[in-house]
Parts: sequence; structure tokens; C-alpha cells
Amino acid sequence: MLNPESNPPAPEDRENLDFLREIVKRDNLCGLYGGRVVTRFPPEPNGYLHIGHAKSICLNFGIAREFGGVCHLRFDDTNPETEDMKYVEAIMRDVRWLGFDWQDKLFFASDYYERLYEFAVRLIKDRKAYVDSLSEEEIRQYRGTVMEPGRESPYRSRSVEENLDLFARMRAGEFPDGAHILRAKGDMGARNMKMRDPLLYRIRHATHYRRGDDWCIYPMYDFAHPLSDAIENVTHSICTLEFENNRAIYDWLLDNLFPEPRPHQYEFARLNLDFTVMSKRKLLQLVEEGLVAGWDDPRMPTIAGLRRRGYTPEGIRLFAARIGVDKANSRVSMELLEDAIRDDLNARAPRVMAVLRPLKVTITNYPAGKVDWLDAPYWPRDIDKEGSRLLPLTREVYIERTDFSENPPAGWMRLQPGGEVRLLSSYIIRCEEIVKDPATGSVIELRCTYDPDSPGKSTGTKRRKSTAIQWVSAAHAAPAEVRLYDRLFTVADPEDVPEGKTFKDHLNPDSVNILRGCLLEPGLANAPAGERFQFVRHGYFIADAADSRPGALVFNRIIELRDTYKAGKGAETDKAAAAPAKPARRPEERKEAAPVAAGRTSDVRARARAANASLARRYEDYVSVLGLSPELADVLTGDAAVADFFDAAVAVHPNARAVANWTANEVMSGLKGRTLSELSFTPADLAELVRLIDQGTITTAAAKTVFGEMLAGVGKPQEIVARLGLDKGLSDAELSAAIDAVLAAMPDKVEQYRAGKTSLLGLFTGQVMRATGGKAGPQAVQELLKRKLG
RNA sequence: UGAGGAGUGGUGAAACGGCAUCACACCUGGCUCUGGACCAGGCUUUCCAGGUUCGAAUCCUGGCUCCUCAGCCA
Repeated sequence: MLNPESNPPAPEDRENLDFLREIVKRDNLCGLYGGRVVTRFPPEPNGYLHIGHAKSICLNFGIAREFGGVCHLRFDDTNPETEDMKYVEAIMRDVRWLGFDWQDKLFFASDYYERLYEFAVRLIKDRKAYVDSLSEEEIRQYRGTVMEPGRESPYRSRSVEENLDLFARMRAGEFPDGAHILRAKGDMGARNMKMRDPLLYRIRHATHYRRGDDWCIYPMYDFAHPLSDAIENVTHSICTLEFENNRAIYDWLLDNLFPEPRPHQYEFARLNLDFTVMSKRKLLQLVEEGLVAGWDDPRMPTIAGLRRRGYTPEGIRLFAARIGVDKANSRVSMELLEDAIRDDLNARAPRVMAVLRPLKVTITNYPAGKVDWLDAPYWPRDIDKEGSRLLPLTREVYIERTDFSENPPAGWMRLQPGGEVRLLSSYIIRCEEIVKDPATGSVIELRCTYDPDSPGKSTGTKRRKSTAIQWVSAAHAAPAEVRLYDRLFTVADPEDVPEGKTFKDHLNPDSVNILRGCLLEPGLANAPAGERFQFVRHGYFIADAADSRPGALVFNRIIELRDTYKAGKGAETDKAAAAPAKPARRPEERKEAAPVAAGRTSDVRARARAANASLARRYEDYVSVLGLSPELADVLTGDAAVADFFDAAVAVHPNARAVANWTANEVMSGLKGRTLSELSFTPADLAELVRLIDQGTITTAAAKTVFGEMLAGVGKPQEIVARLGLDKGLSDAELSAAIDAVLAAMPDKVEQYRAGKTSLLGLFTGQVMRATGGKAGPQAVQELLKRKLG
């Protein structure tokens, strides 16, 4: 479980796939791409990658790997004004560090500029694109609003020749920025704003970080992205939810320029993490305003920051696997990330001792000058690893200030006056005397005795009375600076700000606490930068990659250990003021919805009836003559096709109530986007099906089976019934045998049922129904089932 | 008041008409030379209202709430 990537199960054999893998699997099964799976991760090189990108990287590269495909790394570099080679390099380093490999599939949209230009020309020739000469402001006005349709540009009707000429001259640099723009001929009245003549190419006299001054026109995302996908033969183009509306352009463009099988776009919910921000703009702001020490500040959610903080690629991948992927907007709590990191580090970080806030201990019965070298394992018993080092014990040692209490609370397991505690991998000491600073009254030294026989001895009896604490020899300790990091913001959602405030007002003033004069066990004196350890009873730490050197050690706290010690926790730990309780989100959703009058009708159907006297009349008839409920009558009379279907069916079999229910529920459900006329059965067929039920020829359950076949277009009701033998009924003996077989197949469930889990009756019923094709009738099945189960 | 999405414990997900499941968090207890890890147990869930069905988180109808879209950013 620690490394889900190492041996990914073949997705075909796995259940509970996320919706994206389900789609890929489906496409593979039906052979849409001949078994090819090509995904892509398409960053724009205008900033650093963050943990949200990590989710996307794990998804795209993960899917490719699991399905035996490839994932391209493509830089969507179509905006010369913000992009830079340094970002390209940083992004490649981050993706690689996360453990993914794009093989030789490194691409740049900027390499496609010539081909993209040709596609634009083709669109113009096909009269599907035109050069618009409206100003930026005019374009905005012509676009309309979400409530009002837009207006067509007066330049929309330019001739192909004129468009071609203008577009060529745009490229040639004859016009200043903004003078003209290439647009697709969408639909200015489209309800989807994205389709109101989307912008394809803009003039931008700017130097591109890769193409220099080769171009002065640049493709827009909506144009470059789908075409780049198609050029690369991408199969599944996976992006975040905010691009859902853009999919219309994606499809429009590719349908016009590429035959199937062409790429298709799917969207998932981007990651939101509590207590941090994820937008590039805000991250950039933190860096530029010096609110953090750079993109790789260990408090930043950037990959670079997490790496410097000490997070592992394996831990991040584990996190990504655990949060899964869906289309619901969500906020993941920090604990999920932190636990994944801990889970990974637990098995790979050797245990060492560090005293962060030293308190001197003199062991009075230990000879001055004597050094005992004690063997101390690097790993606890439960970790399957070998290795140990020798630790020097001397008369003067340091322990953690927080491991001593003069007036301990109940349940205290550390040192207290007159009490005993084990020095880890060493002797038990007893606190005999407390030395205080006469001026301040604070404890400055403990005078203790040690028990020379204590190795192997227990400090506690049945219930533990004390724990074992870390220590270092005063004469041997290596000094270090230790940086304790905490969450960057004080609130779960820093972007949720009241009037007049910004997310920066939620910055945690105590997000870093720098401790100097920390003392580490001597072996750490030469710890190489980037090395990770568990400082026993503190947490996981890493020698800072940038600042730590032998002789001037600097450690970053990656993550604290879980701490189940409750009493006095707030005072004892390094945590900044405990984060305020997270306010309940989506409070509106928790509210009871106002009661709605039952049977309210739909406005569109009411309007349809208002405009169609026949429908209105039928609504009245259905209620008063046929005795249907107003809701049912409403559903049936909102559309002439539905009403006609129903009328035709009732004419064949006059059980209005049953036919209405079948029409409103099963037929509507079975439509799946089709219209009634596209159905492969007639109203008379449906009527016949209902008649078979009413006659007692088949059960309702069997009728559902028959209906499924009818939807699939494989015959008339009677034929299906005959073919499946559904009218044969089931003898008592046959039913009994079927039930016995089902129960015999799941003895554990039977036992649970008898033990009181009666909700299992549905499971048994379902199994028997399935086994008998619904011939028996659920009441009979359940009755007999109950008798057999006692 | 348009279009497109989405609502399952505190958090993220699963269940594809039949057992509401998993991970994290939280609470007990056990074990421990880390108040870690581990082990055992527990706590909490289908947005609302109708309907269909023997049976609904799932299907039908209506409602509510949230997110996205009116950049020559991506």
C-alpha cells in the first residue's frame, strides 16, 4: 500500500475505477482508438507547479502507465508575454522529481505555430473563420451577456479572399496589436458564451521565449489546445472543470478539422487544499511581495516548496491516489496530505535523537570524563530494517525542556521531581534535584541519578508509568538550527475573505518558528543536505537543501508526528495558536429546504399547454376522466409527442394508470437522449407489455426485463416473453430450489441475516429474482425466503 | 433571469435498482525503550419533496444550494 505505483493492477481487472479510468477502459473495450491511450500534461510555462498540478500529473501519467499508454509533456506556450524558459526547466524538474517519465514525448505548442496557422487558413477557406476588425471594447459589447444574445460583427461577412489577405498581413506584421483578430464563426446567439465567435488568433508584437520574433500573431488557448492534442494523436484530453464550457469549441474545431477517432476532452475537479492557496496568481503575489522566501519556500504548496520542505514524491503520489478524482468541487483537509507523507516517511526515515529546547541534566552518580558508547538502533521493532549507531553517554546530557514538569498533570509519563524516566537506548534516570535560576525562578538544570542496571529493565509495570525520552551528550552534541513550519494560513479557505480584506490578511504570522541552539546526536554533524530523519518524538526532518552545511546544520521540520497526548497540548507543542475550528461550509445546503407544494408543474410544460389547446384539454381529461394524478398528467402533456404516445398506448390497453406510469417512468428513463420516434418499439408494444402484466402472464419484475429488451430493439413483447420463457411461471419446487441455491452460495450472509441483519433480505431477493429471471414474483420469493431463513 | 457542471459521515471517495463501503480525522482500549507505528473496538452519512418499484444514494418529476462562463489569459 505504501507505493501504489510500483505494481499498478491492470485497470481492466480492477473494480471501482474513477470516472476517467472508466472512460478510458470503455474506449479501449469498444476499440475506439485501437487500444491506444495517449494523455498529456499541458502546463503553461508561466509559473511553478503546485500540489494541484501534482494531482493532474498523477492522473495523466498514471492513467497512461496503467493502460500501457504514454503521457506527453506539452508546454502550452501561446502567450509570449508571460512565459519563460526558466519555468520550462522548473516544470520538467518537478515532473521528473514526482517520478514520471515522458520519454521522448516533449512538445511545445510553439513548435506547432506553422501548422496551426495553416489550420486557421483552412478554416477561413471553409468560411468558418473570419478576420474581425472591431476594437477590444466593441468585441466585448457585441458579445452580449449571459442573459442577452450577442450581435454579429459587421466584419463577419467579409469574403474569403479578403479574410485570407488580412490574415496573411496580420502575420506579416502590417498591423499594430489589436487592429484585427481572427475569429471562428460560431453563433453570436449561443447560450454558451464560449461559442459566440471565439477568438482564434491575436496580433501581439512581442518576443517569444522560444520563437523570438518569428511571429507577431499568436493562437489562443481555445484554438491551440485542441489542435495540439489532435496533432499529437492524444486520445484523452483531461483538464479541470472550468474548461467544461470550452469543450464546445474543442469539439467544434476538431469535428471540422479531424476525423474520428480524434481526441476528446474530459474534466475533473481541481484540487483545493485547506489552509493554503492554489492559484498561480496568488502564489506569485506571495513570492513577489516577499511574503515567503521564494517559490521553493518550504511553506509553499509548490512542488519546489514541498520538495524543499522534505515531502517525498512517493508520499505525494500516495496522497493523489487516496483523494481520488471526481467532478464535485471539494476541499481536501491537510490531514490527508500529512498522513500520506507520514505513512511514507515512517518506513524510510531512520530514527535519531535531537533536543530542540535543551535542558541540562547532570547525572550525579556518573563519573566525570567517562564515556559509555551505547548501541542504538536506527529503526523501531516494527520497521523491517537493520542498522544502528553508537551513542556517547556522559555525565552531562541535555534533554527536552518539555520532557520535564515540576508540577505534572495527571497522566504525565515524562520526568518529574523524584520520578524516573528512560533515556532512549540508555539508562533510567531519576530526578533528585532541581536547580533554578535565582533571578527568574526558571529551571536551568536537573540533577539526576542513573540506574546502572537499567538496560533491559522496565520502567513501568502493568500500566506504563513513564516513557522513554531523547537526549544528547553535552560534550558530543552537534549544534543546529531547526526550522519549524506550520500552515501558511490561519483559516481553511484563505480566499474566502470579507469586504475590504485579501487572502493575505489570513497569513499565519507563526508559519515558521526558527529554533537556534538545538542539539543533535553527534552522527548528524555531517548529515548531507537533503537527508531525511525522524527526530524521535518530534517528527520528520530534512537537512535543508539550500542552507545546511556540515558545521552549520539547518533542518526543516517536514511534518510532526501524530500526537495523541492531550493534556496541555496547546502549551507543549510548537503549533501556532490552534487553528480556529473550520466553519461549516455550504451552510445553505444544510438548511431545510422550504417545503414545496406537491405536484407543482413545470413552467415549460405549462407554457406548452397554454400554447396548445389540445394539450391543455388532454391534461384536464387525464386528471378528471382517466383519474391520473396532476403530476403524472403534467408530465404526459408537456409535449405533444409524449401525449400522443400515451394516447396511442391507452387506446390499445385501457389501463390508464399503469400505462401512464410506464410512460412517465420507464420510457422517459429509457430515452437517454433519444426522442420517442427514435424508439424501436411502438406505443402499442408498451400497451401490450402492460397487458401481459395485467393478465398475470408475467410479473412486473419480468416485465422490466422484457422492457430492457424492447429498448435494445430485439423484438416484440410477446416474442421476448416466449423466448425467455417468462410466462412459464415457476413451480413451488423450482422456486424453493432456486432459493436454496442462492442461500447455499452465501452462507456467511445467511448467518449475518439470522444474527439480525435483516437488510440482507433485499440482497437475497435480488439474487433469486436474477436467477429465476423474475418469473417468481418478489412477494412470493420474499415470503418463502423469510420462512427458510427462520 | 441564460447555458454548462455538481450535491453520499467532520474531509476525500465507493456502491452502476438489492449489504450504505473505504481512507483520513475523532473517541475507547491493547501493545510499545518514540504519548510514533501497529492491533482491536466505537462514533458519525445519501440536499429537500413527491412518484415508480417487492425494494431507490441509484430511475421519473419538481425544488433548493454551490461552482463555472460575459480576457485579444490558460
